[in-house]
Amino acid sequence: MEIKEAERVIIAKPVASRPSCTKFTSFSELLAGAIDASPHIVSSETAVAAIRPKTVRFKPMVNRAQALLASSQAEFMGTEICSSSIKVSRSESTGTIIHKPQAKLVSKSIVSLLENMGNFTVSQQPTLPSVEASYECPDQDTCNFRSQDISNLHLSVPASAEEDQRAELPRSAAQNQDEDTKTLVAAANGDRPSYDGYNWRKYGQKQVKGSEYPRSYYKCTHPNCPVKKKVERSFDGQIAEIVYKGEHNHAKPLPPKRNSSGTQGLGFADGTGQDENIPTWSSHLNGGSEVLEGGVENQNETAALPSHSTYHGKATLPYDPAGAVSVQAGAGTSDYSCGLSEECDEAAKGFDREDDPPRSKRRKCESQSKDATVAGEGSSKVPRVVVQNSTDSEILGDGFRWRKYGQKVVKGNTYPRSYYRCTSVKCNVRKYVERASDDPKAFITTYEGKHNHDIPLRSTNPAPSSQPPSSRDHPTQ
DNA sequence: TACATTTGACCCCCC
DNA sequence: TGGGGGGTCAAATGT
Repeated sequence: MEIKEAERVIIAKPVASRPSCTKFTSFSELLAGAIDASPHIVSSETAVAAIRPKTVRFKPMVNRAQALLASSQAEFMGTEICSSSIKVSRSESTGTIIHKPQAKLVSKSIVSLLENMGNFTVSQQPTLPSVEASYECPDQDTCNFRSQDISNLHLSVPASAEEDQRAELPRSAAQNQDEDTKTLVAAANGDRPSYDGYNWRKYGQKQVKGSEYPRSYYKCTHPNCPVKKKVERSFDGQIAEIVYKGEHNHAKPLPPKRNSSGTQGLGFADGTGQDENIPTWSSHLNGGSEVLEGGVENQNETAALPSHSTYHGKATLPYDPAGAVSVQAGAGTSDYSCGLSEECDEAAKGFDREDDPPRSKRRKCESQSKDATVAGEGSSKVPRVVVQNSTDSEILGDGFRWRKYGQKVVKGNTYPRSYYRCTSVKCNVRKYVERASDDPKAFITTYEGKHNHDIPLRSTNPAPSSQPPSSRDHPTQ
């Protein structure tokens, strides 16, 4: 296997090269302590990782689960992990690469996320930043999404959060492994349910102009279901976008029986958990009425998405670290703001814990968000969310500061679209927010460009007035 | 063998 | 009207 692996590496088509893991060292360093247990990789190996074939699959579910765990861990760990995971795989000689159960360190939250997501995939996306670890998830979107989220987490989550994670990792990992494993397995079974609860098949991938990363196209695997989604992510995690098209004409697939209890983190992965969760979200997000169609691809999205109608929902997850967070949190929560904010911190912590206390926390978030009336954001901190409901607001919760510079009624839309510009100097990022025609409660945020700066410190952030509506802010996402 | 992913090519829409 | 770009198809490939 090793040889094989090696060959692959060599032979594999050069996937987009990613920045070496080293790029993320800072994060890894943070986690280094935790990771130490895992083998360190040699630079060469790291390089290999970058080259690794895109598709990596695990046959044995268990391994997979473990792998996922490991990978998840890896993601969190950033570079180090990449290598470590790889290394491990090699050491194992089993071939399957990437994922060796090193997972000890994975936090529940992560696991949950994974579960929800169905999997991780990093492998395919060469571009993923920090997280590049090598995962593969059936549902790339999800995975990617997740990874992104995760990466975002890295980036955005406050140190405290990270610390918390670290602290918890060991414990949670151990505790959860079983559970995790089960869940993961469950998730793995069947089609690859994504965290949104539906099964998707990737039918295309394309490099989009202006984007470093490829856009992936997915179709709902349910027969006759017209729903499609496209996923875009940015390596640095700054911009991620998922656009849903169409409406599911079927119920969410029943998940393979999954746990109900603890793991549910997001639970989306399988019907069960998911259903529970989702509805909740949707309910609050959407007013409670329906299940989100978009599901959770990102919770954000989900939230935002009007589940019903053809929405062509577009959920954008722009660099929302928060989004990431929220997603991970599983609650759909928070926006990235969380990352910055205390709440976020909590959310972040929550990650780890969230899963544990998953729902409760989630619900909490949800409730908050609900209160806020916003959808989508889960976690936390809500005020922003509220703001988001109104497109007019200048402040929104994606953590960046935005200035509204225009509003226009776009053809075909009932509601006006508001245009925002990042207030940071030299930052050309813009975004526009509009209400979903079919669901005024849902907002669709579209980002344009990447931020060339970090998210303003929380202190800054929140001024409600300055925050932009983030995707999360909008229910749409 | 079945199924999923990858990826080049083609089609269509919009500027 | 042509070109560019996005979206989809489908063969090849991999698991």
